[in-house]
Amino acid sequence: MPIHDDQITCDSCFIRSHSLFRHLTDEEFQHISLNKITESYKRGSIIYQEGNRMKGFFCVHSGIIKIYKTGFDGKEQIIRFAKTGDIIGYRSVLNNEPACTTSEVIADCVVCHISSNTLFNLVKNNGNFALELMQLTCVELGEANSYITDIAQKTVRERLAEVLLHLKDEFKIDSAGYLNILLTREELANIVGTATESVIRLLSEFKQDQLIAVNGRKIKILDEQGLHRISNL
Amino acid sequence: MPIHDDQITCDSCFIRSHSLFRHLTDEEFQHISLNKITESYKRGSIIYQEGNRMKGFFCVHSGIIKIYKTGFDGKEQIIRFAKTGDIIGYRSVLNNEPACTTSEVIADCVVCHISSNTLFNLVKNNGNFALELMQLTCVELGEANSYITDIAQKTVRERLAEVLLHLKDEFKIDSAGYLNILLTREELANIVGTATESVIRLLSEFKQDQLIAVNGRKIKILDEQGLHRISNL
DNA sequence: CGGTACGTTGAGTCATATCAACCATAGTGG
DNA sequence: CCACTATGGTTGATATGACTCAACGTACCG
Repeated sequence: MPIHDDQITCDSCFIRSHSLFRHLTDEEFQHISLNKITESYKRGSIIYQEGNRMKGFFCVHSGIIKIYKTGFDGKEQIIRFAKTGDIIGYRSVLNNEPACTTSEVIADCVVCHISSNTLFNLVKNNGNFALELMQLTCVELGEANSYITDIAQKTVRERLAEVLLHLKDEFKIDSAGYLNILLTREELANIVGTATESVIRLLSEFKQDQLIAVNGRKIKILDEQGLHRISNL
Repeated sequence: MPIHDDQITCDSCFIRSHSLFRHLTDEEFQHISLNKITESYKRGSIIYQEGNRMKGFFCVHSGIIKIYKTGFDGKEQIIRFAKTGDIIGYRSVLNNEPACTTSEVIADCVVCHISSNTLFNLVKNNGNFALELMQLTCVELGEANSYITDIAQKTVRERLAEVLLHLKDEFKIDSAGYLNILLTREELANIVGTATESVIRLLSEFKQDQLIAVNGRKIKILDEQGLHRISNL
């Protein structure tokens, strides 16, 4: 399924200087550089699936990935997205558990696979790396907790407004003002935790109220303040 | 507010041999032993509050603590509980952020306060401790993700059944078969993410269907299978 | 004894899910 | 090139789960 693509070298990868990886020693860096496997995936590909045994984690070089859990009746709940510089799958590796989420590509991507052993060694031997990774996890945990509160207490309308603002924060907008992420109505529903039809109706309302503009899957936020007010952030 | 109570020594504390702390070297252990501060709190006390700057984290020696976030309209959403052996507040310490949850005692407790510096040093210098703490965080994150999916997709009825089963798992039952945790109807509602009245009505239904028995705040699970079926786990 | 917090029940309302039909688009294979 | 099918989007009608509001009971506490 993945297309191997070894042109990407760690030396030139700008992610090196960002995030976790900036704490690596030269040796550690060389080790990753030599042992990582670069893969390309097309939209729709599954990188790993609920229940899979993970042999390592992935660092996203480019593209967008949705990470979701499958609920009781098969409905997917999108937990988060991963984009350039993010890492995915590390949770299951660290806990020696089968993956409890599925990662599916929504914008063609290139990822690097780094083995479990490498991860364990880094955590154990590089305190700064461990701290940084822990902080990352803690941020995710904080966000998850906030989202629990939101889903439990806010209306679908409020949550949709909030999600749109989040998407803008996370993916920014292009020159025409559209969000740099394309989602089906169903995917939007699976973030918000509602039915597709509800998303459609609410988007129409937002459009009528001049809060957003919609062009197919492209969404432009016209009135950020207004959405803020609706979302009760 | 807290009552200082220095009779509790780390040497005799059985938590030492469990969880994270089993990885400490003698030195590290001595350092904690000498610098920790033991405090007692009564039911209703707040250990720390949303927005507080944390000077360290807490290890729960005994008692039960509810950890919640306050939603837009002031309604609390209970995120998790902490009991003997659990640690709380470490997330905010590691991220150098103000606390984003409140910790309130629901069964009188004794906790030990351990300073931020101690925590940072342990993470940086003791790889096994770091790994163990990270695993703990990852478990919490996995649970949070599951709960997001549940709240987003399940009915209140399903969630209440699930919560009752979780409480049994986490706190076990006493000799008479009652859950070892007492919660008000409102608190139950704040876990499930619903209104107090809804919890009351559903508990009555469960009682009528012989799934549970209720005696004031004491709840006994009569038909675990039945609740399982309802919860769609 | 009044006060406060908690529990319970009933009635009415509303947001949202569900069901159903229909349209648009694009890709597929004969 | 044309059915053919699949996928996604939209709209309307209807059903209902759950919230809200309101009243009242109960118990404990100083």
